[in-house]
Amino acid sequence: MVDGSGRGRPRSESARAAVLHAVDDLLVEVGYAALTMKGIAERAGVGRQTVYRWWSNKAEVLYEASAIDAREELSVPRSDDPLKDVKAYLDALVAFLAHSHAGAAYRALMGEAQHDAEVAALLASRDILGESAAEVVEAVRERSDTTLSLEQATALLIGPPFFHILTGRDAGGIDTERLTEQFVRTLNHPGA
Amino acid sequence: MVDGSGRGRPRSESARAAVLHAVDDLLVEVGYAALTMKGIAERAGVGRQTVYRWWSNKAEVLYEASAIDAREELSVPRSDDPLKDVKAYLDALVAFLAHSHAGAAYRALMGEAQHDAEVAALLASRDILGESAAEVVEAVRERSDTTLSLEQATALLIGPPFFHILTGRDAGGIDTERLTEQFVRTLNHPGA
Amino acid sequence: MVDGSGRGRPRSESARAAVLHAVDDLLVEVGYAALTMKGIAERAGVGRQTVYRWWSNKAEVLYEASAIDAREELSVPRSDDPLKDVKAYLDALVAFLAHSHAGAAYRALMGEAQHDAEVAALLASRDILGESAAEVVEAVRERSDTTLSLEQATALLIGPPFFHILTGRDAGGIDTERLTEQFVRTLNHPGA
Amino acid sequence: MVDGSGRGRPRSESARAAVLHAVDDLLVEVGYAALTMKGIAERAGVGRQTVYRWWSNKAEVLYEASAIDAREELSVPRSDDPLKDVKAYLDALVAFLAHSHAGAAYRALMGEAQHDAEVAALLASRDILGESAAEVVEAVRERSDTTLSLEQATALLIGPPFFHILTGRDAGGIDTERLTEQFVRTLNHPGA
DNA sequence: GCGTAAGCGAGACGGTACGTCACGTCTTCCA
DNA sequence: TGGAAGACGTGACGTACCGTCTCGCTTACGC
Repeated sequence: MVDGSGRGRPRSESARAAVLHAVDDLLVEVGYAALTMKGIAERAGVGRQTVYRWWSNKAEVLYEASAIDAREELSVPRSDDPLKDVKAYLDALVAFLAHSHAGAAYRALMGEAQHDAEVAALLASRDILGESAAEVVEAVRERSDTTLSLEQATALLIGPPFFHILTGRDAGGIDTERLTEQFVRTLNHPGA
Repeated sequence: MVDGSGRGRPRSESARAAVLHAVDDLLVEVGYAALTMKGIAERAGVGRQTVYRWWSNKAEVLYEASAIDAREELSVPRSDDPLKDVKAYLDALVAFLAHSHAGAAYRALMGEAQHDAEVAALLASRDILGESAAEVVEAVRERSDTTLSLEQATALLIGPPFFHILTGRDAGGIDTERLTEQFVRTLNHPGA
Repeated sequence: MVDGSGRGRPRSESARAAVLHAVDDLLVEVGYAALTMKGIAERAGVGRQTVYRWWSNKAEVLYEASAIDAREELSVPRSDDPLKDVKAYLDALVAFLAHSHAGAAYRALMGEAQHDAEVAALLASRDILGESAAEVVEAVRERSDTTLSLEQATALLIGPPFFHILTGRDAGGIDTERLTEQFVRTLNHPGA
Repeated sequence: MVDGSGRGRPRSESARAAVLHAVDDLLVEVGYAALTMKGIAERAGVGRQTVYRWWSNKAEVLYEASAIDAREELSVPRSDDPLKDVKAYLDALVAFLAHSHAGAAYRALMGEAQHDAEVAALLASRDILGESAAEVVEAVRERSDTTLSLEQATALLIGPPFFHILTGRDAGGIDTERLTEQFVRTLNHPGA
């Protein structure tokens, strides 16, 4: 029993699913800016109060709706070639940020976080990009004798394509092969 | 004569200034999310229509209000030592993004651009970060034999701190000295 | 159940009453021209949307607010002397049109109806003046052998004071005694 | 010289005519409610200030634009048969109030006067209906020995059709022949 | 014939009401 | 007793018109 008492009508799992489904659809159909709690509730065939009961704003709904997708899209199978894994991760990252629905949601939330402390806290609670990169970055770090922290190395890897895409440049201009080489070389350089 | 005809009452420069001043103040006081066209007009002591006449949304007002500041804060004097210049630029960039008012405005607009095509177009019309970095990046590029484009090199330089700050990490964790070395070394590496 | 389903929060009767009360007060205080939906809502301590939800413009609110008063002020007790009743009705009519609040509202609506089809339709849906006169006119008509329709007879009775007051003449100049005699005589004249 | 000094550019007669013409057209095209000073000025190809310089509101423009037409439409040639003249006048009155453009303007102004003291004063300055009826009413009055004042007799004549039309009833239902007879008979009745 | 003064069209100004929308809360009935 | 329905008060949205105020320009008088 999730609930402390077990008394009263239990939370409707179908209502929860309907809301998450609705927000997914609406994000694609009308975009983030036109997403409204009212619209989500109506699309889900759910009372407005029900949405507010479980999520306090559209960012939370959107986060829950896309976080799982995001982690999935950004997880790449490990091989025994770290360089190949880094390349694969960068490809997944570019695809996620530039082309996926979950990525659009992430970018929207990241943007909102720039001027909304609650959203910032929400995103900070789960460093989706950092976590997803951790494994591959760690693999490269281990084999090098770099003194860079995991966080610094991660920024080095993700930063360039992240900047490229978030500033509206064409994702086609990103050469993940080259970025991989540069990343690995930087970490392996003596004294780095 | 700026106007084509010179007919009619000329635009009030004082009203324009009052609006830009008001938006600057309000951004600091209430934050981006709570900025409203109504609030800007009232704070500026200006009619609402007057604001709408010259700017179509709060993003445009904010952009005009902060673009000049931004260019100023990000322009660093050139010396004869490119490495020193890169470091100075990175310091200015971190200060701008993490601590300046104009930078907060820029981050807000950049965020908004993730889910608002008009704001995206507005920002794309003036690549503030790219432009500001162009000189120092070009100086390093010229002395190397890299085949990286200006855009790619720029992403390499700006990306890591940009990612660091926009994902809410502490700006204190950025080692601009080290980033400078890594950037220059990457460009100078044979075959890069 | 008035509503089809009975679902959802029921209409707030107190909000309705507050609006009707507010419009009554405001009409007296600021006059018809300065009546605004915004003002009504604020005075009633009610959301603007709530006013629009139940009435589509100020004419409708005003109509509902004054129609009941109007019918009351214009209803005169019947006696067994039709002539006396006609005189009493004319006195009530003059008092209503020239001096009562409800009458001021009626004149305002009647005026608005001259250039607003919706208001015209609203007034046409309930011929307040015609209805109020019907009983006394009918009583006189029955006792005569006139071929005048009820409508024609009504215009004959109401027309002169109506014209007098609406064209801004002093209501004191209306001799209801004489108008009564003339009305009754006209209906009773052979061949009329 | 109308002007005190005669100095400065004289009033443009063409601008005046253009405004009066424009307000006539617009009344027909968009109706009274949608008439605006802005619209009038634009339609006349005239500066907004020019309209305000000579008329203080739309009622004044409309009044000047339609008063002459009104007097013309309501003036009927005198014959040596007063009864025939009264009938002709009533026909002209019904045509004016129910079907003419100038009449529509008059009804609009009369309506506005019910809740706008300035418009009321404007209309009171020229009792268009009363003046137009004076001649025929006086002719009948002279031949009778009635003690009714001109004003009372006028209300008796104009009232019924006025009420009929202003309360939105079909003008076709007005029997001017019969109204004429009733009017004349009432004035001629001994003791009236 | 030149200066002064007022009217001209244009159009921006500070205001304010419009009618709509979404917010987040509330009050009802139904399952 | 949770959930749907939907009304509630609040307040921003973007538009329209208000009446006023510059503008540069066009007359027309009077010195």
